[in-house]
Amino acid sequence: MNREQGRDILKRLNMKVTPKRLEVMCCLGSEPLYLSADEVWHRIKDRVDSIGLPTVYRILDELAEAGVITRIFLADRKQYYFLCANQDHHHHHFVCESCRRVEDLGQCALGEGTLDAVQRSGGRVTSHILQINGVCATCSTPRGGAACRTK
Amino acid sequence: MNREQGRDILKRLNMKVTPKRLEVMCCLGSEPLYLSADEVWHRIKDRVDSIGLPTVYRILDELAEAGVITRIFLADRKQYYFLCANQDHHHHHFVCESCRRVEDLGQCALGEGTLDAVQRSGGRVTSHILQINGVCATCSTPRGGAACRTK
DNA sequence: AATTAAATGAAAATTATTTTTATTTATACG
DNA sequence: CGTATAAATAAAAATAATTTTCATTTAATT
Ligand SMILES: [Mn+2]
Ligand SMILES: [Mn+2]
Ligand SMILES: [Zn+2]
Ligand SMILES: [Zn+2]
Repeated sequence: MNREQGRDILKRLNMKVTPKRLEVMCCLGSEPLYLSADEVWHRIKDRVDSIGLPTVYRILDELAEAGVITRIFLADRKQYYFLCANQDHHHHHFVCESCRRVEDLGQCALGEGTLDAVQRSGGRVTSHILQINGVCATCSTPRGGAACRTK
Repeated sequence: MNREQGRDILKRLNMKVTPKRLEVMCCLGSEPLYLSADEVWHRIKDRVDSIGLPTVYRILDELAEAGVITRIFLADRKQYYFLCANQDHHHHHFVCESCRRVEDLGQCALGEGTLDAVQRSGGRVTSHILQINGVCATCSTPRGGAACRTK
């Protein structure tokens, strides 16, 4: 994710193109890892000309609300965010509990008739959450050697 | 969910059968609604012989960890819990954004080859989250009249 | 360049959640 | 049944994530 792409996304959402927003997006989009608001803040607060933590919170929330970034759900009662490079089609993610890596699941992994079933019963579906947790190939391999941090 | 059922569940999990745990389980299991720790606390603190909020947090966490109760994910950065009457087979839920009602989705609504795909690529799957959000039939119906609170 | 709604900073406040430590209790066992 | 003991709980205090407020700045428009 570069500034151009970030700029395009913000334009599309009718949000002002600000250096802070671009910085947050580039930070999250630079690696396939999920981060907390605090972590994003630490990584960018010295660049730009400093940025406040509340601003990071606001930006992350806006972008998540707009669907540009994905909320990652863990049991630790903290919110994590991930900016997927693939903004084209709707899909979900595999999250490595060991190294924080997030990987695409090809298509939306929802079973065929699931949403239809709800709607047929009279309900209206507005969104859905789907997240596969586990340990990624690299972290699973005993002699991985690769760039998989042990957290 | 009555005390007998709660007792059986705790026994199965090798957890001590305490009045507080039974109270929390009966509270959550009395309605198909999700609640926060604080809400559970308010509903039961006068019964039993009072109960501390940290105890409610601990119990909810234990039961969620054990898979007896389900964490409900909302964007409001708070943890919600739901105790499903159907403890038999693995499945997921539809959550009404309007009245907090939680409904069963028949089977696990994950697409067929989803977990296989991850494993075939070398990763290991440990768990998955699947939640459908929307507005339930009752809340969707203009002249519902029924017992669907407007939140 | 002027205008203005939106974005941001800084400090303070809030609130959900956790930790600590002393006390109580469920359960196993003689 | 008493007793022993590990586990559970209370109460108070602490923590840490997140939000609010309000004054100031800035991106976009004219
Ligand atoms: Mn993706
Ligand atoms: Mn259920
Ligand atoms: Zn990994
Ligand atoms: Zn409803």
